[in-house]
Amino acid sequence: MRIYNTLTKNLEEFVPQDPPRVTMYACGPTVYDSPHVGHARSAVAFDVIRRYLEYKGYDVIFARNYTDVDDKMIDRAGKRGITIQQLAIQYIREYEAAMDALNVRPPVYAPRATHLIADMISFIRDLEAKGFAYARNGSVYFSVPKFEAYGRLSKKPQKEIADIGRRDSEEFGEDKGDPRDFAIWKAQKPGEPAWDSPWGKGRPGWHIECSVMSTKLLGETIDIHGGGHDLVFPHHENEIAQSEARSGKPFCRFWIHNGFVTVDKEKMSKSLDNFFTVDQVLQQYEAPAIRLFLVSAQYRNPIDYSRELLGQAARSWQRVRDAWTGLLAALGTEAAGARSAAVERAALPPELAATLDEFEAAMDDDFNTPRALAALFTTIRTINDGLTRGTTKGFLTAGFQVLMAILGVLGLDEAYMARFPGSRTHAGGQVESLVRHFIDQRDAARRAKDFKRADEIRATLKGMGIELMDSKDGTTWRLAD
RNA sequence: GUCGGGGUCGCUUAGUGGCCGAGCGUCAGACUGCAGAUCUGAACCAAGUGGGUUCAAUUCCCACCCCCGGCUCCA
Repeated sequence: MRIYNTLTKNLEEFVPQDPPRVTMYACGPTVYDSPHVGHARSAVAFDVIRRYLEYKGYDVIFARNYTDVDDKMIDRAGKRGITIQQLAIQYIREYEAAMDALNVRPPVYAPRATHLIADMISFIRDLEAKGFAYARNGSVYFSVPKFEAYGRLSKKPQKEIADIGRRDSEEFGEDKGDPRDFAIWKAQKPGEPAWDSPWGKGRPGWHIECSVMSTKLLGETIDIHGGGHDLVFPHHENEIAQSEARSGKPFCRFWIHNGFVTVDKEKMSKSLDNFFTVDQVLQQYEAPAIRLFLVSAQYRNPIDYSRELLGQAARSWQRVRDAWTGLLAALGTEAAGARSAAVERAALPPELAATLDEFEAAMDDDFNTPRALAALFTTIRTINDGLTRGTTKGFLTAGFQVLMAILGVLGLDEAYMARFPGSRTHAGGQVESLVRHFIDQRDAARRAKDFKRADEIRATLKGMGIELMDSKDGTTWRLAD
């Protein structure tokens, strides 16, 4: 399996430092507003990566943080007259609801910055003790000149970093020993929330939280650290500096950054006011369609949000769902057996083994989900072809297992797909028998060539959200979207 | 400016030194009373521009053009 590592700008063979354990950290949101599609993209990207690593047999310890103290939090809470804690709770709930809707599995650890202030303070003291940090007027700064490797991740020339630092100097400039230095602890300003510390009342800088949480929860050297591409500099650069200065060990082995969601080719962001919240999108499209949309581009590439593309994804989702429900109907009671049995690769029919191989090859290639989707659709066509021709149960069982293996990695597991109306081919005894009654009536009409009446029945049921589909083997129905 | 990512059928997206795969859309056939789903086939005859290497380039090299993004708010 090869992964593109931002640190080396190369595809590298992925080998965890302590197999089968994989430690993985992703930078989560600052919880001052509702999650938008950009957040969803990042979350889904790392969810798929995590699922695939687990599919490959790794034991993934995954952490994703919430930034619940920073300038925007303080600003927003102040405007609304609530505390940052109240603000955080509201938006953490929204974020978690959005993640659940998209079937993004909860991380093993979901730390909040403000819950680890004590750890941050001791982390900063370690940096001070080692001479990498210095205090001025109640704030503490990281001394970039002391850390040789600074700029390695973002490949930024030191001069440029210094220029950037100088521009920022109106806030800390007088105190900073070098323009490149950055705050790891900020002295309290009037009205701001603050914690006691050896340097007086204050709050942590943004970058320190991820270093501390990652180190504390996952260890001094982790396997994978991820986040949006916009975090490379300065956030991740600073994380590396702090962490490695303190531990003397590599902070992270593989850096993975996801591309942005764009709207009309421009980055979706709050400042451009061109964003759509996850809730807004969920009102228009079923969540699995959104998931498929989000994996329709490779995670590093930009993906353009448009009605057209969401519409295409919605059609893809229908195709996936119909293949699944069709398979379940054909397998009947044998579906349970197919579900519980492990995939026996050697026993798979060659064409299905080939699609599974192709799926894995695609995912092994830096999580190439578009290529993986091609394998998924090939699998679906193979299954449908079998269904059309009336193949053996053994073939269908194998098809079911391969399909579920692929869908599981993409985050469309059965329990999730079953949440959506179109997936239901039955709805409890009474409804089932009621619909069956109308189908029988219609069949009688059809046999009598009374197609007018047959179509009326179908239209009436459709109006009630029940869709009939005729086939050689009789009429089936489902709840319409 | 600098660092990075791109320009492949109508749209989206893969792979590849020789015939470019998939999804959506379109058209036609099969199955249907019709519709839907499904299968089969097809069309559109797909590679930013200009050079170079090569028997052969979309794929390698060079130049140029254009697009997008980062550059301490940001997934």
